[in-house]
Amino acid sequence: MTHTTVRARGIDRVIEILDYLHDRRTPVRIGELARATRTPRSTIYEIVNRLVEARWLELRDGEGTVFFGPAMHYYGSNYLDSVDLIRTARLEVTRLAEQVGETAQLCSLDGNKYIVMLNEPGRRMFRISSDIGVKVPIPWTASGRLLVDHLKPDEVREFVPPDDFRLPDGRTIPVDGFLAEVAAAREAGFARTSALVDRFTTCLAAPIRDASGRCLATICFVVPADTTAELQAEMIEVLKDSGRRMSIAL
Amino acid sequence: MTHTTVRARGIDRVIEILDYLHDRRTPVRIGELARATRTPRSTIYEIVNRLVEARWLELRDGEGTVFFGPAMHYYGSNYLDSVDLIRTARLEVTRLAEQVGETAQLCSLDGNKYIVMLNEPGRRMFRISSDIGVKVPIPWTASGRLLVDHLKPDEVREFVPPDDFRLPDGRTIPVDGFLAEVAAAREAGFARTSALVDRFTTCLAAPIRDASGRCLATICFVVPADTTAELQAEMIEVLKDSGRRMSIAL
DNA sequence: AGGTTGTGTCCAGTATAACGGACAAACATC
DNA sequence: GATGTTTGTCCGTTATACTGGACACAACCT
Repeated sequence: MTHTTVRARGIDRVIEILDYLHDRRTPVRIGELARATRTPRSTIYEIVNRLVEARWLELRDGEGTVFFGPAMHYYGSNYLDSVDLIRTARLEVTRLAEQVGETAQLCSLDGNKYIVMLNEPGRRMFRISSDIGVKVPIPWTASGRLLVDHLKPDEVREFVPPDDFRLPDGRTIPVDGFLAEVAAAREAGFARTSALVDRFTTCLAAPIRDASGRCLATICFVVPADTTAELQAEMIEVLKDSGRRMSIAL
Repeated sequence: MTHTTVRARGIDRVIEILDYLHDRRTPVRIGELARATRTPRSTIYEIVNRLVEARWLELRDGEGTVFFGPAMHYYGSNYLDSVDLIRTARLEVTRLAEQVGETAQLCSLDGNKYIVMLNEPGRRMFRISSDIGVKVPIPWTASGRLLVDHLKPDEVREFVPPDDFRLPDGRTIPVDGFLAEVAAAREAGFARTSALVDRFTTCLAAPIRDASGRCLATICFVVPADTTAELQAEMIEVLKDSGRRMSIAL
């Protein structure tokens, strides 16, 4: 008789576990981890204990739940320090948030999703900021319009999952409209979106391009939707300038 | 016949691999990884490919070497966001580096070693800063004197490995002298060390304590050794104040 | 040219990691 | 206080992840 359950590799379990924690973004009970990843309880305890020992995970809330441990922070810092673009972008993003007083970010693609790599909150009382490493549909973002501007229209249609054109509130972005915005953003050297994922925010983004002109990442500001046109125009110039300098620096 | 080689678990291999990359702090060739972790080449390729797929690792330098990938950064950010003390310390460290213009850090223990958790460079032309997550002997640091001040002298002797009292340049810190400095730091509410790991820098540190008075972490400044006594005194007050506020905030 | 060293892939065998199921103890819920 | 749920640990079994060795190819050196 063949078993319906597959005997999974430890590595795959670990990857699944950390991925699930990243999704939940909050400490999780071990039992729940087992259920969510469909791991036998005996196995989960074995693995989690090993990961806690290595400080990849940490027991929380009086030992009831687990979440990421300090080792992840150390490894993550090593990653940030090892990528030239990110190292310089870190200084830029800090400088922009500082000078302009609004939330500044470095954004990029992870597969066919948009992702925030760096986020530096501005000086506002009620800060607007995003979670790092959370995948978001490309059409929901200003940066997304720049990040696919090396693709031909048909390639974009193929690249972006159809469901991703549906916004959180149920509205759907027409694909043709999106393609037009991509072309316009490429032409203008920046992108702007307003009230897309929520009703209150506007995103302004400028590209960072490699030698071949491909958009590797974007720098952007996240500002309240009621920001005056003049201020937005100034910010766009600041972003374009910063993006251009980082593009030259390769 | 019993084999001398042990068949290792995938998980343990992965932990070893990332730990090695963290030690080297630079992209590493796969062959070297295999040698350093004593992993069979067929196994290393299998594992590394899986980790690259999960974006835990990334191929670098035209595919010749591997290093940490973006997933580590995402997980690390989740960790930072999940720890109250670190979240508030991040704002403090940024504020201090900003206001005073010198490199500010949050430091803590990892087992019986000192470790830098957060590092925010100051405004100097030649920046003094440390690598995050690198283990350093406790006696080499100002913060170390505060981080063990809940231990009795005998406990400190037992806790700190004897070799750790030897400095990089060969000098040895007398254990009795160290114990006296620990007591003095506890009394004074701050610690200062000068020209310990190198000849040019002075470290100033203040404790962050939990409700029971135990030092959980320290905030500190790293400054040139020739900084005037007056300036140092001012900085110490700033640090003590900041540490006190974070202690109250639990 | 030949020799040495490193890289990446493939395959068959077996040591063992992952599994299922059972257990007591700790918590909830009614 | 009776009943259900969750937690953490233990153990014998077996599917397979890890292994060693072989292979072709590239990049070096003498």
